[in-house]
Amino acid sequence: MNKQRVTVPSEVDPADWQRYENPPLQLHPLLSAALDLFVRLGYHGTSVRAIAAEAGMTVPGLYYNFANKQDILTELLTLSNQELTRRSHAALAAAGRNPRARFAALIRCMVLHLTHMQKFAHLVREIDSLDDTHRPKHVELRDRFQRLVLTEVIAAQTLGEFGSGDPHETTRAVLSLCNGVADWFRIEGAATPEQIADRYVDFALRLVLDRESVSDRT
Amino acid sequence: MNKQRVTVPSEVDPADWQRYENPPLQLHPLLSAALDLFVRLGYHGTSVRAIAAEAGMTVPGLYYNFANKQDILTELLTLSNQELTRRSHAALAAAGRNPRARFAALIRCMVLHLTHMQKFAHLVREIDSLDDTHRPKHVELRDRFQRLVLTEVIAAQTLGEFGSGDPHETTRAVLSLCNGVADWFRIEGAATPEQIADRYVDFALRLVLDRESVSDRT
DNA sequence: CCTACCGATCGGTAGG
DNA sequence: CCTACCGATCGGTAGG
Repeated sequence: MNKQRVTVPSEVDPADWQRYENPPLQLHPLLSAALDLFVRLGYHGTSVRAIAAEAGMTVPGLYYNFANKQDILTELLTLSNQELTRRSHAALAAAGRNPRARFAALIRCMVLHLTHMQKFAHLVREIDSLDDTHRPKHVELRDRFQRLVLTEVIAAQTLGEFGSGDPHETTRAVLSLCNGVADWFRIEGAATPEQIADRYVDFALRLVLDRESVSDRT
Repeated sequence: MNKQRVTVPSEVDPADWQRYENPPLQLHPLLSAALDLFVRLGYHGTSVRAIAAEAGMTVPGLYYNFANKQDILTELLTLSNQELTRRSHAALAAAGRNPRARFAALIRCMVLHLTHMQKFAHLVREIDSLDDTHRPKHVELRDRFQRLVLTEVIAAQTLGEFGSGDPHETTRAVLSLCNGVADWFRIEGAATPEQIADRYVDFALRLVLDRESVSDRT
């Protein structure tokens, strides 16, 4: 029953959930070309001919590797979500039981993902471009990560660590705040992904923690 | 009978910057159809034939009213930005000189716009779909509102009302937080735009106000 | 001649 | 993997 293969590339040291290679993932030339073009021109704005040309292939060559255009997008979305999910669970495991540490680990995970894998993050918006047979799966994958954050917010609230606002509402606010990073982040900018992650853990905690009502202090 | 109403469509009472009609704007049937389709299918996913059909017109009829497909999108983007800009200036004028009141008025303006004119808010993402001759103008219009918020954050900081973090960074965070509302808001939901605006003014103030560092309170 | 369109079709491109 | 194509549809325009 035991597998003889010890070094499988998909098995990464759980402690490495914060470390990203450059590029973050090894992609088929067609996937790499499609990722660039989808982000720049959108899914519907990108032709299969452009993808094939960018990858130095012909259109039939593209269809030899992928069943259709939708499958190229779903493959990229799946890879991105698998990577975020794997790292998130490693981060939670490393964070232990402290609710605030667990929440901070998830936010850190999310922001590192959004910066190091920025193009994949932009791709999430194209989920709406999928047809009815592919969309539900990837909506579910996206929601699954959001529920991971929601679960930690509720757990921290239950232990009296966070404020008492609607956990769904605060979780939505935290996720919007962080997702925005993908819109302005530039890898060549002054701030490193790690510095931005630290800053956004602080921002996120401001949203979830209890405190004196700001409105009263006018 | 207690007050005489002067109903000029273009001139709105500056005090009415918080009140939205339903629908919020009178649109040409073609613009209304295009707005629905662009939001649902994206700019490149929508054909001029679909727009014309949705408006009960023919394609040449569409081209009689608009030079091309890009002009339809730019017209919608312009209308949305004009509306937000007009209300923002009215809101700032009504807020007076108090820095926190001015900031809160802008956030309130923004969230009311994102909820009452949600479809227009989604359209902003399609700016990237414009060609090189149309895109710069609408990137500039979007940036102009963001600079309006930035200016108020800096002013409040200068007066010692807000925390001392990088104002560009906190402004980006505030804008991301609020823009996220357009992603999940449902007009048929329990919370009204006004209640959500109140909540997000509080959220936004948490991001900009000074306070004891959260990280220390572990 | 104008306007507000129409039926039909233009040159190219979509996914396959 | 290429060359050679398809049914249909793309954004946009012809004459009447």
